[in-house]
Amino acid sequence: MRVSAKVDYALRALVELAAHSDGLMTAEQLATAQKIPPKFLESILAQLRSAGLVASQRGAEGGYRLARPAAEISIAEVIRELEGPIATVRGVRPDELEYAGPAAPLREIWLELRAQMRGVLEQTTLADLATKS
Amino acid sequence: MRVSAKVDYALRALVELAAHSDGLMTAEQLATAQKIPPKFLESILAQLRSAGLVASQRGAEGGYRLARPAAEISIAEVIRELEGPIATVRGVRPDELEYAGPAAPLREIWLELRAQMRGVLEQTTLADLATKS
DNA sequence: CCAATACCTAGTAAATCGGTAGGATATCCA
DNA sequence: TGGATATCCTACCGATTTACTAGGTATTGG
Repeated sequence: MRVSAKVDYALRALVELAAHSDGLMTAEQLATAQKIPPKFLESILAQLRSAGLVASQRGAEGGYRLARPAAEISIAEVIRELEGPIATVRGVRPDELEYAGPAAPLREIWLELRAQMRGVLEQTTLADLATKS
Repeated sequence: MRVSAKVDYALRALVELAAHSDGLMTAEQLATAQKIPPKFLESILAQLRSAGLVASQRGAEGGYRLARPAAEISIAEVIRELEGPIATVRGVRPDELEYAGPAAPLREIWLELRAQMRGVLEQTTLADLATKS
């Protein structure tokens, strides 16, 4: 039930990019703006790039920008790219769970939990976050 | 965003106890009924006991039972006793988060996520689970 | 050409996860 | 009173994950 540092850092960097949607930002700018360990952020940006969420420009005057409009990137998508499924029990997805005897209704609870989490994470986009501030 | 094996096993054992509310059940009975590694379950039951969720009887004819009515034990309470807060970001509780600049609205998202999770986990009790099956 | 920047490979200390082993202690029943 | 049956307690353990760090290579703009 914890959001990892990786996901938190990724979202902070992405929102920063969304708010700065005109030009590019360097990894170092993002790191200092959000107080994220620079080398760690670099590795996160690499994952976001290979996931197609961020585009990069190399060399001097280089940097990062969102690969798609901020309104089309949800928090849920970011989490899925970095960590897989939104909600799992012992690493297995709720719909794949099997319980014996009286524990059977537990499955429905995890399904409902996931649905509620999705309600929040799927609906909110980077644009929502960037304009709210 | 994962429910640990510990929490899953604990809930399964507790629901089993709730469904079997007349007498005692031994750790081994619970383990075989729910296919939980016996020694691991033993250590989980110890934590549930010190949390006051389960009561135990030692010796022959011993075993475990719920320490309180099943209707008064929520899933949220079980999780909190075993793992602490329902939802954290980098290990810190959502209300204690501080974000810089455009990332500020992220805090509200985590608060909302926690609220939705609580909606599910706080409302459902062991009795709800035990009678639903 | 050079400075700035992204990219890539590798490694690493610490914590957490998911257990296991083995014995000490209490209780019931015959 | 003596097993047998349980819980209880201490300790340990390998594998994985988490949160980083180091150091070099490739690319680009000026």
